[in-house]
Amino acid sequence: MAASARRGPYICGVDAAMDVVSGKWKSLILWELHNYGTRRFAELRRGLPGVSEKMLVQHLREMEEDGLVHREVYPQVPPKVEYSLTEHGVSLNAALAALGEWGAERMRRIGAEKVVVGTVGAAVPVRR
Amino acid sequence: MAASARRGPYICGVDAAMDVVSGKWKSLILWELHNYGTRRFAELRRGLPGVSEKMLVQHLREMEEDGLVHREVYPQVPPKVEYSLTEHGVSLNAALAALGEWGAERMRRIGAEKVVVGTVGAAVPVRR
DNA sequence: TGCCGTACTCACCTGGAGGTGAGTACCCCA
DNA sequence: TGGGGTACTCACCTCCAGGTGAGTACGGCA
Repeated sequence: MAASARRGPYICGVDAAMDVVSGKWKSLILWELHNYGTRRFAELRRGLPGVSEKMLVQHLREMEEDGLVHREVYPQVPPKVEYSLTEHGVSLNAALAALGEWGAERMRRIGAEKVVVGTVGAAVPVRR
Repeated sequence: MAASARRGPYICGVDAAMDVVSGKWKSLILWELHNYGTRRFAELRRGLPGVSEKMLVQHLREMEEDGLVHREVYPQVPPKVEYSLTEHGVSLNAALAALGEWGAERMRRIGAEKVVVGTVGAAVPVRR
């Protein structure tokens, strides 16, 4: 798994940061947690249309290992687990903001369509 | 190839930017071109220890398509091709700077070793 | 009585990112 | 005379990120 191959020797800071963010859904998880503060597993799954449960678990575990997210388990039935950003997760998000700006401008340049999900916009019509 | 699957619908700006930077060597190519201004193909290959020629060509082509790098061919023998950053490449690099800072601090936190290459330091003593 | 929801784990499979090694056309230098 | 350097292309291969679908223990609800 990525967790074992990671923490390898990095070439520069960008390299080290990319290692932590690389993963199809990680930046989206970061956004989601940033926007809502705290989210339960099923809420994240619904907020990220297309993600498989396996990948969501895997990415969340890796991000927890990396100290980006905090995992709070409530010992009750049915199970309840809440995820939130740690201090490092918040600062990473801040560092990603500049990249997000650049990406948004690129989308404007190339005229890429933006898929509407329940992340920022609240309305969630699309589900596949 | 990535070039065909790209420009897909993006979920947010970070997503769009990551699409352009994702690729094992792209951020390093960006750094290399940023630090040296202009580099020939073989110089890049030597500056990025471990990169395969195929991947270097492929990534450079994709980055050219994305408007990040400029490719200047001198019609002479032996062939000479010079790569440099475009305006968009420069601004992307600036956006990556914050991420680089974060990554550098993460490396300090986890005590990751940093492989020394002639990339960041301006002074370029080491080359393998 | 049986289906839904919660938060997972496990086994299996596929596609594509990335690596390897050879080939090319030409010139320079020892 | 031939070996190395230039900037590639092409065919082939490996490996793993990520997807699919099933299973689990338990409670609530119709």
